[in-house]
Amino acid sequence: MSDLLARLRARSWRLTAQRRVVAQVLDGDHVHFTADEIHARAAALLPEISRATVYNTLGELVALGEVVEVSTDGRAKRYDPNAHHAHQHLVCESCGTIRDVHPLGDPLAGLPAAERYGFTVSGVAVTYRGLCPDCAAGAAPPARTGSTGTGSTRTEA
Amino acid sequence: MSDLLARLRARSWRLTAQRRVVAQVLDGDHVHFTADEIHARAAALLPEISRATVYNTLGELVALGEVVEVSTDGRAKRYDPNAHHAHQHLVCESCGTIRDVHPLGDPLAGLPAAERYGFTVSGVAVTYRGLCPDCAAGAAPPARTGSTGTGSTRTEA
DNA sequence: ACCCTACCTTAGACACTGTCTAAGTCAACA
DNA sequence: TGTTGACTTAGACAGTGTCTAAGGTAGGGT
Ligand SMILES: [Mn+2]
Ligand SMILES: [Mn+2]
Ligand SMILES: [Zn+2]
Ligand SMILES: [Zn+2]
Repeated sequence: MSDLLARLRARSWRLTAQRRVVAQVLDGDHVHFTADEIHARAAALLPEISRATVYNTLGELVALGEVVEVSTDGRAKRYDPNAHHAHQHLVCESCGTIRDVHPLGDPLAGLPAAERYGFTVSGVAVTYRGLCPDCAAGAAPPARTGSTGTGSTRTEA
Repeated sequence: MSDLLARLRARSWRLTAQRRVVAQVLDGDHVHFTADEIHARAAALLPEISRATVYNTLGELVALGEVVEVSTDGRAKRYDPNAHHAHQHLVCESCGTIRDVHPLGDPLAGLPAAERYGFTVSGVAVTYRGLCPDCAAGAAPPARTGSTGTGSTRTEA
């Protein structure tokens, strides 16, 4: 991920302070932030960044294949910088925690030709649902933050 | 599905005209309407039914297990009366058409214990994406109606 | 170093989806 | 038929995402 800016430069992206902080917030592979969470974190680094720019930048990163959109519920989409390693998601129904998981085999293989109805099938999203250990233990559901703890929590010097 | 009202009566539901028309709109197993589509169709039968009542009724049907919510994209949820036969969905990326599909085997089986991180996994949703035959043939993407054509299109006498 | 200008950013309005509330209505039962 | 608690309603409200018009700026050209 740290060479994201290099890849973007190679695609002749105009490098602005706003795009830099959005990329910085998305640094780390195991985060699944909403657009507003990204906006809040970006604004901590660059106070006047606007919501529209965050949405614009995220949309461009998705179009470039650097970030994938994840819709686990009917709520806000989450933006996943772990786009270069196909994976699926395991979601806690209680607190919303999201974990990256890697099912065995090709998830597309389970759909026989007779069940494709002439579609050209190009992808599949698998969302496992359940209770995380904390919630199963009766812990009060912590705020649904979207982080999964493995993201690079860069402590300012 | 036609005995839905009977099942609801058995659960001591108060049987109102509004609930009847919502159930009537959901009659047929292969529809995936949004709440607003259901509201529009219900209003054709009972003009003054309110949006709030449609949402209330759908929420109750979901809680009773008679209808399942389907979130295929970041847009409006779809309400699926085919709740008594587990299935997954195949979505056209261009026109939004949704088909019920039945993958081989248990979709939960693909997630090994080592990939469950202590979660109690209780369910899984699989959404296959691709292009339907019409869109692949270059047809102008028809309006994203949510119907899949197999629903009982009851022609009024 | 300075200009240009096409591209980027901004604030805020707007659209869509869903929830909530207070007041009125009515299905079911006695 | 009368009573009553459950149901329905209109509209306000909240969360999420898109769009526009006006202003700003990165980066190439000079
Ligand atoms: Mn992920
Ligand atoms: Mn279905
Ligand atoms: Zn949890
Ligand atoms: Zn299509």
